[in-house]
Amino acid sequence: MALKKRSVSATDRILEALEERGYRSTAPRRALAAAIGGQERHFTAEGLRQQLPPKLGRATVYRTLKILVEAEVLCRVLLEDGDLHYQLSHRGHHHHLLCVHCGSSQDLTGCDIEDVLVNTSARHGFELSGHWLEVYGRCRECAESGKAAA
Amino acid sequence: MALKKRSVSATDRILEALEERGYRSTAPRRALAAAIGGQERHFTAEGLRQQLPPKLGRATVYRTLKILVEAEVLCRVLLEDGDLHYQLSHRGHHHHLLCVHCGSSQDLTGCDIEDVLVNTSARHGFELSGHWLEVYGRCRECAESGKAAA
DNA sequence: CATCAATTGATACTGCTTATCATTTATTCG
DNA sequence: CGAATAAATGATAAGCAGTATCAATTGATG
Repeated sequence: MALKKRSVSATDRILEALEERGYRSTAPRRALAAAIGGQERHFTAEGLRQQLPPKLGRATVYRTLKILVEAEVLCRVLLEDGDLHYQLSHRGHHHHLLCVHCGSSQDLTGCDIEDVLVNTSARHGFELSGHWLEVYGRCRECAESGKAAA
Repeated sequence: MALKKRSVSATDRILEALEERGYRSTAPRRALAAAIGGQERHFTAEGLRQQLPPKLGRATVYRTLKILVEAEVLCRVLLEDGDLHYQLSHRGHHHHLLCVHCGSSQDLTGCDIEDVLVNTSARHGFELSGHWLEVYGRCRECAESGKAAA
């Protein structure tokens, strides 16, 4: 099912990122890291919270997610309906191909979009500083198996 | 300051769009149309509401905005900080060059981004159905005048 | 002008996120 | 190993954008 293999577990990567930045190693954070590491898809803050002991406070979930986004371990994913999700990030700037059918996502790298943007912007006298792009559609599996389905 | 000239006032375009779609002409909607027509930049629902008589209910503002987005008279604009704004739309699919300095926005049309997206997606076996793109930076004026400024 | 459906707006509510702050916990140091 | 202390936590409340409800109002129509 297109699971990605990782030499270092995502959980460990998260814990390392926290340590690197001087955050303490606490039980809630370890639980969070393990839960996030176990996600196969993008997830919401509340969804994640439901997979954790109820004792673990809402605030802690949001605080930790924010830290991890800043640390570039997670990235935000904006769904078509406006829902904000999170997912493990591969370092550096990239975009997502989000399957609206199965919810999987692929990274969009090594594409020429950046170049096109720079050029087009320049034509408008625009000094580009950043951009946000999400692409919605169907992944190969869903496109093939779903010819009949909606 | 890069104001756009329009043969038909935006306010009228809005009212026409409503009429075309069978919506009644009501005082609140006329007030909304006038207020929106007077916006020089993208605006938020709440910001708009503050420019209108307090009597005009929150719900009416949101309802009308929703109608106008569906009618393609307005389009949604996602700011860098995640704030959702609205602005007068030119018909058809397009993207925005948003100036993070002065808040102006230019439409990005006639560019090759769609093609690049289709091609890149195809290379991933991805069947594209839609996308969302916002570009942030500085418009020509701000880039030139702001060499010194932050 | 009477009728009737569309519209409105006050209110309450939802969902997501952040602020507050007393309590708990991890680290540091003697 | 215990304090000391600063960070972190979590219960709670609050904030904010947007939506639902529904009685009262209003526009269109004849």
